Amino acid sequence: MRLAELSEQSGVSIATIKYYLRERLLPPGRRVTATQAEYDEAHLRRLRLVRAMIQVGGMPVATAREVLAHIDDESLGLTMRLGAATWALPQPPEAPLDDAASTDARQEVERLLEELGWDSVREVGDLSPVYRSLITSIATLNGLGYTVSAAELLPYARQMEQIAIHDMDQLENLPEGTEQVEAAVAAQVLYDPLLLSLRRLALEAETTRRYGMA
Amino acid sequence: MRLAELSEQSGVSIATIKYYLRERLLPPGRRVTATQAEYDEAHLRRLRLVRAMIQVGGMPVATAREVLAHIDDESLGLTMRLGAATWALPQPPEAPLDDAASTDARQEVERLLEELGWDSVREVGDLSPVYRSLITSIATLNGLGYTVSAAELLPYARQMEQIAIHDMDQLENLPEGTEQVEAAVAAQVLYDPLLLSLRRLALEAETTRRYGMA
DNA sequence: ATGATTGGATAGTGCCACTCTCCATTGAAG
DNA sequence: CTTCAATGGAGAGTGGCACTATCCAATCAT
Repeated sequence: MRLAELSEQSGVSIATIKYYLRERLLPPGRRVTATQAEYDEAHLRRLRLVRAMIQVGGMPVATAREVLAHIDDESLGLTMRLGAATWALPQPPEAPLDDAASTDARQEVERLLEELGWDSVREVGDLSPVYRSLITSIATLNGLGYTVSAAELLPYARQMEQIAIHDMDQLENLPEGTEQVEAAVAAQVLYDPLLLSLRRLALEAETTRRYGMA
Repeated sequence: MRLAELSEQSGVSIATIKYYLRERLLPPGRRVTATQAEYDEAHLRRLRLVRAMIQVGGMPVATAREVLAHIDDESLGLTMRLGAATWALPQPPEAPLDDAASTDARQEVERLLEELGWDSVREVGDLSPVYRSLITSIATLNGLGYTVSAAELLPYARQMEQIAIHDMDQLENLPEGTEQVEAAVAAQVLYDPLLLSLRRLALEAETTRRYGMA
């Protein structure tokens, strides 16, 4: 497959594909001559994932690159690659974590995790980025005058737990290989906006159920 | 309260506040003299909401302005104001909705809503933006080669339904007034990132629960 | 042989959330 | 009363980012 065909099949412009190659979001094609390269199905699949991460997931290019690097890290087992890829996901800027607001927020999260029995997450030496970004979000909200307590988060966390269990069940049904990791990352990233849309839709349905139509 | 004090209290720079005033995200202060204006608690509260929508919710300024316009629309009842504000929320670009991919996506969503019994959402003449953006997301994913079926979405939707019920219960405990609408919008917008963080964290916990630590 | 196409490099574009600079007015200190 | 820093307002400028347009030499198809 040549660049032009890759572009057609994916619906991504040639210029953009070149940009992704430059940014190492897409591995270079197999060089055939000095001026031509050959691409295959894996490139197409990867390109779709990249588009999805950036366009649907709203992820910055740098983050997408990190996630992909973990997916491709042959030195890790599949489970770890998935974990590492998820590990690299969060987009919020890493905050200091040592000011007063963050300390409060962290205590609140600790309380929440204890309540939930998610002890494994706390026992890791380095705080996972997800953990950190949760703390940052809460600290930010607190700073803006919106207090967020463990008690308020608990019901949300319980629902997310159900979803995580469902996700893992789904994941175990996939064939092994890089494809599995890609699919898992895709599911994590791409379902986020769907989840939020569903939340809004559910709220709409519930509102009219309680108060009737406009 | 002068501009400088508003800036200090909120932690938002004077230049940025001026920008928000210009963009009509913040109502002008009460003019005291030709060159000075007075701001109050409502301004501070509004400013915090704006910051939260933009910074935490990642919302574009134009969208934030629309949402605020609905919050302030005195001609609507509280429930409607909340609905209208939520109505204006989605950020994904409105897609055509009439191509083949969208038709498929729409059918899938119809199927899902029927299954869930969220009939009210479908019965509205104009499709709600949330509904539209859900269809668009699914169509995009389909176009990228990730098929999303009603069956796959169902478990997620059920969890979101629980969250929506919880949200409505919380909402009914708030005192009435513009504050209530603001708080409701804040909850909708600001809890989104928290929800996603919690999802990731839950997945991490579930992964180590099943496969042990790294 | 020759014109079109390819991959690669570089510079430019458009958007957007700010941020800087300037200005006339005005409140406060001496 | 005088002087000087501060205020609110308006327009232009900045920086980041995801592309995109332009070139160019090599090479493929005819």
